[in-house]
Amino acid sequence: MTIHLTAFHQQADRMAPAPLAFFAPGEEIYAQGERCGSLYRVEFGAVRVYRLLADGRRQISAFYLAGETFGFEADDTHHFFAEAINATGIQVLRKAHGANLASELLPLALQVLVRAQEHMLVLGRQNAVERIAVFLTEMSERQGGLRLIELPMSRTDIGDYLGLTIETVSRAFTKLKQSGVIKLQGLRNVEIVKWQVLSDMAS
Amino acid sequence: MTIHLTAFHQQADRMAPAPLAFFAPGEEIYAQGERCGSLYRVEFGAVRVYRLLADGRRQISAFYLAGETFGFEADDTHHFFAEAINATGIQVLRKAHGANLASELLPLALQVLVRAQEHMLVLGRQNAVERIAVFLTEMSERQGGLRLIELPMSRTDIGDYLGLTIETVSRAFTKLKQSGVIKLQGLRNVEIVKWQVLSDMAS
DNA sequence: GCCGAAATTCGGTTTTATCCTAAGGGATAT
DNA sequence: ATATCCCTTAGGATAAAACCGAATTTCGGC
Repeated sequence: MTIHLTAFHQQADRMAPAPLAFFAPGEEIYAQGERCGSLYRVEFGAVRVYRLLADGRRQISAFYLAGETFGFEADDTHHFFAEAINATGIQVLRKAHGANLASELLPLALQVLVRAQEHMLVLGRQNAVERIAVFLTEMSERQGGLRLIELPMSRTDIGDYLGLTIETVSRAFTKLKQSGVIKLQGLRNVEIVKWQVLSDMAS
Repeated sequence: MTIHLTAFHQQADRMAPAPLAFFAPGEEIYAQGERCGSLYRVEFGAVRVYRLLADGRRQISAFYLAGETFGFEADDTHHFFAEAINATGIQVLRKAHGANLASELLPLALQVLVRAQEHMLVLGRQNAVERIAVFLTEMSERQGGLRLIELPMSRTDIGDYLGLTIETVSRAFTKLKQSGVIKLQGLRNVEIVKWQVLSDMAS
């Protein structure tokens, strides 16, 4: 199968074209220790990239939504696991060795880098409610700044992203709900009622 | 002052050469919000890159030692602060727009990225002693895997890097000392006595 | 070698999030 | 429609780190 890429999402369009790959909920995209030679662009669905400690503690380093690219590594080995959160379509971009390839990859990598560095402040220095506030703000911005946001991931995933337990995540949601900052319509749909308050909480 | 770059540290040697800049202890290299157009390579000394919350809470995203390059940003604005920890010499690499420039920068940026992502696991999921163990292991590896390592930064800096208070850092050091895993010769010199134990603690 | 300021360590208390258990809701399959 | 399972919420006890105050050590300057 050959797909002709024409400034698709204006991202990484010089990479070797590849078929769209489908992943079921929870399905592994790659594992830590595997050799890597590709990047991955989410077409639809959502992905979690994470690392594990020997005893099972998990830290999700990032979620990736439609249009976003992941899979950057410093050497030829994956240092993380990647899984589809729900039914997900992914464009696999095999690495070629073109001259100006890096110049297209660098901006994408730098965006991931800055986001990672900013997330360190959250993990290292913010309390539970602040972390949830940051998370909801982030998700909203990445979904176009809407007041109504959809969370593709479970509370456990959110906890493992924010360095919290599921109970603490749940309690923080409850607090935000009770103070009228957000409303929940089902578990996965959040309405941000008081944007400014939420934004201030995130500092 | 002109310095001729000849594959110096085999890093970023195609960038526009620039004079070596000296910074006093605590001196600011750049600030959040400033425009950026350069990268920085540490020649000697050490640098902390950090972010602040409104109330002063600080998270150091990384330390940079001799030979390492920092200052990567996703756009034309600095999102972090950078300061010299002690007397530091820095090569300022003005950004040029050469064709194969990005291909030399990308590996450096990716190394910073992977390190940042790995640090998230520490901040999100590891306890105080584990964090110190990780930190000492890291510092040792970055100084060539020696048993005797030098810490250029204060306990406060270490705390702000590991998401701990200075008291907790101090107590963790005390525990490692009492269990015979490390020895301290002064505040800034650590001897790793039981490498394997320390390494296991870091998980 | 001594002195003084600053940094670090120490002790005790408080706070916060975790841990553990159990009850409640939602989605899916029957 | 209903039963079942899994995820989520809730409640209370526990533990870990933060907070506060004070003693001690370290290190640069004299």
